[in-house]
Amino acid sequence: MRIGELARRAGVSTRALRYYEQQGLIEARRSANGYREYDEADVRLVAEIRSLMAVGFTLEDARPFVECLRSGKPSGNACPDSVAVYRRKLAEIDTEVRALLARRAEVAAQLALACPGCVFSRGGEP
Amino acid sequence: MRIGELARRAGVSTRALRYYEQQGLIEARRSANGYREYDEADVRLVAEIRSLMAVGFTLEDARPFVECLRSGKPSGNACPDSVAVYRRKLAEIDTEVRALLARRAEVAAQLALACPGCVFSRGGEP
DNA sequence: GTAAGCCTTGACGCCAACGTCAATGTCAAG
DNA sequence: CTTGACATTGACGTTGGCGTCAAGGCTTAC
Repeated sequence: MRIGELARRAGVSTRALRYYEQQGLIEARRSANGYREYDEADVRLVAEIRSLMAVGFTLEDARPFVECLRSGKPSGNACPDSVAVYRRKLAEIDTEVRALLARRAEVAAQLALACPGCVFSRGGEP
Repeated sequence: MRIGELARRAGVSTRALRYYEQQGLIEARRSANGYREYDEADVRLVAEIRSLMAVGFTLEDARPFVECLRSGKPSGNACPDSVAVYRRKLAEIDTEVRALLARRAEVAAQLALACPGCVFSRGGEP
């Protein structure tokens, strides 16, 4: 299939696909006229990328999963590098959550100072 | 005082101060040679901006606080617009935390699939 | 032949908050 | 006079993941 069909089937833009190729995540053989040609495996590759991005992974984070799939494994999860990324991401998320909760507490404290009663009420001024 | 001293006292770069001015957050009178001249009130303004940014506020978020201070209030918190920003920010943070926790759960689930036992162990492979 | 719909590469735009040069001006000390 | 530390404006670079033209080539249908 050509890039337009892959884009439709994977739910991404053609621009995104060319970008993934430029980043070395996917590659395409070329037909005689220079058009990119993809197969079913590429649909799965792109699906993997998108599902990882949906949970906050960057393209770099997705790279080991893609390489895992391309190495013939049935799942992008089935390689040590992928597992390592999962673990690192979990740690990153935990760090972010902690930072966010700390900020939340500070903001709530400031709001309580600025507007006593605001924090537990729904309305505007006390 | 001139921009270098304000920068040192507020713990920011001169570039940041010029940027804040460009964004309309702070202003400076000019001495005869064109240099920016600041006073003590500006130190407090910049401190307010930095403390807000430290908890994840954007410069736009900080604007009402700065205007509040410039209107003569002793605290940037003491204006309705500031309180509104606090409340909006709290809601934003809550949304972010929920999203992060949802992602965390998905990543943990994938990790559990890819590497049973990994989630509760500290080591690498099971 | 020509319109429609696909494809190609290249390159600028976007967002935030500055960092970092560049080229130049100002001012006090030696 | 010169050095050095300050200041000025202007403008490009950074980060990620594309969006959005631009200018053109290929293919099929009419």
